[in-house]
Amino acid sequence: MKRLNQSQLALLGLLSFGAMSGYDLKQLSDWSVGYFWRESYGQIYPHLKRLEADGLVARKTERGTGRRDRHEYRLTAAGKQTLQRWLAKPAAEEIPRNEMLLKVFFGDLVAPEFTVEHIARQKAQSEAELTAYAAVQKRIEGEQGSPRQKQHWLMTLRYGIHIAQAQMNWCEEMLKELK
Amino acid sequence: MKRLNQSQLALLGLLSFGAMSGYDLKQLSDWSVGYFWRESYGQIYPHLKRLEADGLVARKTERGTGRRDRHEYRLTAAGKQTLQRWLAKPAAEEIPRNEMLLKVFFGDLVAPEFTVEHIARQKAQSEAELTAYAAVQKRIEGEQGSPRQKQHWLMTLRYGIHIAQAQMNWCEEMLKELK
DNA sequence: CGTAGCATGTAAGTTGTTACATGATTCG
DNA sequence: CGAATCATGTAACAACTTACATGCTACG
Repeated sequence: MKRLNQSQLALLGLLSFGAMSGYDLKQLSDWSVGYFWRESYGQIYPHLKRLEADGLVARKTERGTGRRDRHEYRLTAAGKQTLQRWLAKPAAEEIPRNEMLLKVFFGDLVAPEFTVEHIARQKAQSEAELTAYAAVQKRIEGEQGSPRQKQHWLMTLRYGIHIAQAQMNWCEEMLKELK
Repeated sequence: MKRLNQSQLALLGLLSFGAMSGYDLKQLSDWSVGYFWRESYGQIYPHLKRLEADGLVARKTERGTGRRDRHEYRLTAAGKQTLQRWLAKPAAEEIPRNEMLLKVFFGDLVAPEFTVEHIARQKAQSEAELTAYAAVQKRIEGEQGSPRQKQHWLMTLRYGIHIAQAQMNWCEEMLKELK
């Protein structure tokens, strides 16, 4: 039984909200943690198999009514324990790669308009994110779940908002400087 | 001749500052773009070989005075063109994974102290980054290079500062809320 | 009748990290 | 004399993306 990776632990976390299929996990993760954590089907399905083999999740197959069979997974006691142990450990520091910044960094090799474009595009993206976050907030409030659970969801959302706003401020500053 | 990846283009970019060895590239990238772009030797050396085979960089070997041979690479005209074409293209949107946020997101499954710890650790990290950025700024000012080049370097540095400050603000807000 | 949604999965390819291997010189 | 710095490289592994394959149902 090899050590689990972050992806697998993230799936355990999502399953803590209730039994779900691989498909459901993708849908849920896309809107709930999609702005700081992405999973693809190419990862989800193999991971679920692996987690089941390790006894961390249990599968229940529903014969499809005409359509394809649906495999619903729920967290086992062992799975929950593994998850909680992971949650208690400090997160590793990671340096995300930023292609846009790299292009600004080397921007003196091309005409200034290109740098302006990169920054303007970033600004539009951050703006779009802020709009999306407002929608997510409404969705969270509508969702069922304990107040404490919602509080944690909203905390991560606030993080996204802080970052997006900082990006916008930076973009505006830089665009002014470049003019 | 397959398409180059971002890592290889980043190396071309760094070589635009002058001829360098693989070792030099690592040192330079660590302090200059290290806060948003990392390269490891395991990537650098194979990439340089590949770039040379493609005629984008040229190698000059200096017989080592006792020590190991040193391979210095410089950007060719073709390499510079490739780099400039890449700089003109818009950057792809990327969603960096954030383990710390994931742990806050699922934080209702463990005691509140753990969430506090994650956030406190983040705060300390962002603080440390801000200190490091001040040192980088001094280093940039001391470095030789055109004013325009320095301007671009400082722009990316400002980005780092904006983000680190936003992170600190978020941490402080959240710590207050959790008390 | 075409498209979107439900639903699961695999294979190939890409990209990246880490540990290992080697070895001289310089500084404290 | 040991550690740090200069210096290059490979091998094993880990992780992730994308395209492909399949096929039903509901809706417009």
